[in-house]
Amino acid sequence: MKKVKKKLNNWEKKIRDTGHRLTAPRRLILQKLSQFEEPRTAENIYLMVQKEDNNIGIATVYRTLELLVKLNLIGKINFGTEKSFYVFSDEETRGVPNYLICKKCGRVITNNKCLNNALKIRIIENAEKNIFKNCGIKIDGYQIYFTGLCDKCV
Amino acid sequence: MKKVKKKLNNWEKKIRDTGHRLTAPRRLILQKLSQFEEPRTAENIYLMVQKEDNNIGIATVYRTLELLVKLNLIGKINFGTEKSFYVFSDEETRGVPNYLICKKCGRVITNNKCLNNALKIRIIENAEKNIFKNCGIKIDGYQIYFTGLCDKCV
DNA sequence: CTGCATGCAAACCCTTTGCATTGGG
DNA sequence: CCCAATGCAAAGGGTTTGCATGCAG
Repeated sequence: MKKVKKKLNNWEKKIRDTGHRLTAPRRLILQKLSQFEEPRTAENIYLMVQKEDNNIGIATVYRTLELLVKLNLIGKINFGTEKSFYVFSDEETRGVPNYLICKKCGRVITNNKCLNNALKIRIIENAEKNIFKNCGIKIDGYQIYFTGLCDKCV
Repeated sequence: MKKVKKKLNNWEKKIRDTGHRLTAPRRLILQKLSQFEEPRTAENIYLMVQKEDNNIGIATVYRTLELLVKLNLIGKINFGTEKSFYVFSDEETRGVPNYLICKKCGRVITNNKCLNNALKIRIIENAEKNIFKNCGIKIDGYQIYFTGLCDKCV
């Protein structure tokens, strides 16, 4: 995919431009993250990069993910009491991803067609307007997720 | 407040009706929870009940909160990587609470006027329709929260 | 060369669990 | 009376941190 490669180049540029070093573990983690649209846990990523270079420690994975979140290159999400999930940051879905968490099996399903775009825009506009009016607060994004039963657990 | 007292009675009834015992720690935790509209952490609750009866252990707090969530008497929410929050279950806000999490200080602000009711209804309807159409999944609720800077951190 | 990034292991923090004891119905 | 609920302390699981070493720029 040309698109993914271009994004990887942008990522690498951003890392350098913000004064961080482009190391082998960081490259590998970026590459793995770019392969998935669904959110992944730190452990998912760790196991994947381990296969390619079994010298990489889980601490590096956490530190890299934290850095990428800070640079807004990936998103971090929490559902329920479980571990955190990290997701490829794509312009289309960034800031307004739609997830469904199955209450029974804990599976996280990404489905960006759950809400139509007009509604997504109205949500943020409505919230912005009202938050400003009511409490003088500056919002910069939101998360929405649905709970229920997935097709395997219904 | 008469309303709160009535709610407490309903809670106590529900606990008994579902075959659970109405113990002193449970009464105390229920009472404390009823005093706040904003979400509280397990530790918040623990410190409050400790003041009244320093014999109560934190394990009991967690076990009681878990029970109350299971009985749908309170809601459990997770923002970012932080600890879980528990909130008084009020008909008006239940299922569609609006929160803002300050990215700088981590404060959680409850503001149920962020989204107007018509929009809240459209969100769930839109999601239900599309989720059914696209993946045959049964949803029963959703969580939405906004991120940004609170008035003290702007 | 310089000091940021890494790997390892230990520490941390929130939450859960095992077990003997207590007290609600 | 009996068994659910408690308190205590220890274990658990994900994440973070301290420190000596390694490597990008």
